[in-house]
Amino acid sequence: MEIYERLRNELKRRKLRITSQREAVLSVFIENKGEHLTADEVYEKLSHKNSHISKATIYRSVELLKEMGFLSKISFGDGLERYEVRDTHTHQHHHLICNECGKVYEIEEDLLDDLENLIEKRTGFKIVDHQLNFYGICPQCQSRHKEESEKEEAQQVRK
Amino acid sequence: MEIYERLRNELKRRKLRITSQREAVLSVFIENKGEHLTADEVYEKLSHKNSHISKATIYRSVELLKEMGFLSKISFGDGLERYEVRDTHTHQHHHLICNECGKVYEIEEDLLDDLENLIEKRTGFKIVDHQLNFYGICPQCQSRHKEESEKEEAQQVRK
DNA sequence: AATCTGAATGCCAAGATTTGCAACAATTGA
DNA sequence: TCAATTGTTGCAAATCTTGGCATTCAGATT
Repeated sequence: MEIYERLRNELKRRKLRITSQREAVLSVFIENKGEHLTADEVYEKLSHKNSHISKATIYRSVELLKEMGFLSKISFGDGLERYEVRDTHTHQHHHLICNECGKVYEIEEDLLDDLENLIEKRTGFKIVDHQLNFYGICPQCQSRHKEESEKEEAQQVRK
Repeated sequence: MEIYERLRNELKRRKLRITSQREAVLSVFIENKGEHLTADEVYEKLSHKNSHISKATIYRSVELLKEMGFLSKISFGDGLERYEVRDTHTHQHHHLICNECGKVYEIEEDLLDDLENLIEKRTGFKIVDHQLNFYGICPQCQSRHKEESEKEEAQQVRK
């Protein structure tokens, strides 16, 4: 089923309203698959399309789209909240964030189903979503570090 | 080793400075183990101890303490960023958040070591931390839902 | 098609968090 | 111990996000 149709159905199911704003916000994510967009970036992209929606509405729409399962919220620790489309047909994926340079990598494996089931059984929760971030140092930054400490050692010797 | 001593050592190692503010911020978390504190809560608790530290410094300190491994940052999706002490001797734990009532449960198991190792091998990242949140509906809210839909059905019949 | 109801939007203000910069203070080395 | 160096703090301004409220508009009803 087409995604906008799914949106309309889901809104009806929840007795919420189908508005041009909500469709416009979703369209930005559809047209920028794979990107992790902030509210402000959504606002900018909509402005370029001559579609003026207030920031408050964007914040409310992305949050709603998240609750309805169309988007995932991701915080990379850079002080900005980001969202991305959540493709229900593929696995959930995780994020791998470099503490040094801030680059974000995607990990396709999910592998959390067993853990999720275990937790549902034990706690009685009905789990509908999860978010997993790994933080570390990427290969590039690791080798940069290595170079720097080699330089430093060289200086120590010169002294 | 005592935690404040570890803090001082770690600061020295990074050629950063040992300041009363940094120790004070850490102390709040030590004295409130198990709580998920916001920057503002830290500020309030310090004020009660007649220790005035500017909000900006608190934000900077918790972020630094996180980078040094003393705290973990956790976002429960309520619009506030929270931190908690990270006990290096116990396992990392995860959070289980109810989408309805917002209550937060802790899950003691970590069980992510295998996944972490797999990802390190495949990507070359050196992983130092992770954060895993599960979102769902807690048992209480589930039964509340059930009651409500039963009531609704009863009304339908009356009609 | 006209009317009605309440949800959604936009605007503005408030709250949360980050950033720039001058003043201050912890280290280092003399 | 003192001066020099440079990281840190506090303040205020900037930015990001949320919330209140009047107005507008989607969808139901007639």
